[in-house]
Amino acid sequence: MEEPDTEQAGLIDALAQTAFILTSALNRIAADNDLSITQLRLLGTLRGRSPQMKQLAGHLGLEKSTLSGLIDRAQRRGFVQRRPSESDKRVIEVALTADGESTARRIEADVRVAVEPIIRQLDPADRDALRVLLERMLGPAPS
Amino acid sequence: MEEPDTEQAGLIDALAQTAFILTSALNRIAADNDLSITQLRLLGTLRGRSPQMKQLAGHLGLEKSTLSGLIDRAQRRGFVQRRPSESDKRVIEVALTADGESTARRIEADVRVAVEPIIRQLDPADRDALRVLLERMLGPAPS
DNA sequence: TATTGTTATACTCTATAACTATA
DNA sequence: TATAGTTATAGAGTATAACAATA
Repeated sequence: MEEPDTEQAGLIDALAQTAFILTSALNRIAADNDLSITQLRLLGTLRGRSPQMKQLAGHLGLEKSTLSGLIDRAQRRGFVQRRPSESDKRVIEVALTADGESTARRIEADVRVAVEPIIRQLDPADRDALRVLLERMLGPAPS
Repeated sequence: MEEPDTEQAGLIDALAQTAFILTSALNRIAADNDLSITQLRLLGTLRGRSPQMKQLAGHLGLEKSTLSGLIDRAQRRGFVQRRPSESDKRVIEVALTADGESTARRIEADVRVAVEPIIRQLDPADRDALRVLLERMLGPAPS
């Protein structure tokens, strides 16, 4: 009972594998829908919101110039639209188009379909226990 | 006790947040070391191995042409070296340099430092329980 | 002057297709 | 012919710096 590092290595590995599998699933879903991971994040972020360019860049952790290009490409593909703000003429608001909205909905369903068979490996009690442990670990976590 | 979807949503969220936090940590570590995520994966993959270009491309899930460019840049930065195989003159073997090796070691330490404070949010018994649940979930998982 | 967004530029990562050298 | 690797080309994603319009 004196091998904390060895024990932790097992947990770190399990967490890493979990992250890897979920990220792989996201990558596959993006590819299946002919989107990049970044465009996928963009669509998810815009659901129910119409942020300004600057807010959106901050939310996605990107430079404003990077976001300009991203929105250019998303707009060219018909997923989003730019709307000039009326109160401040410098500001542009970004919103999903109907097409972008339905694509975002489809992505969300795909994610659910991908994740469900994984969590079904656990019975309901275990699923609940896992949720509680993860929430406890993430909860008061370091910033 | 008849809301399976709502319950699952909580678990899916917790898993997604876990993956997000771990991926963010990796991104930050890569950036702090002035590396891309791909170069970071490359260094990790090469520890203790000297694969052929084709094997390495397969391992990383990349096209051989993509790998050529990746290795060009890593070589230019002194992290890896190309070694022609003697048994088959078409083949190139890739290996870490001493510099690449020490960088890979530093990265590994950085990852441990980043993850430890997160899992320290749980007491030892909870950590073990979490490991068991994750392994159960991942274990006989779908291909 | 300060802020919002775009443009210019440059680099990494990625793939497809064509090519070279070896088997 | 088949295989290993490179090169040519194209596009997405990213950042920094300079710029235009508005506040």
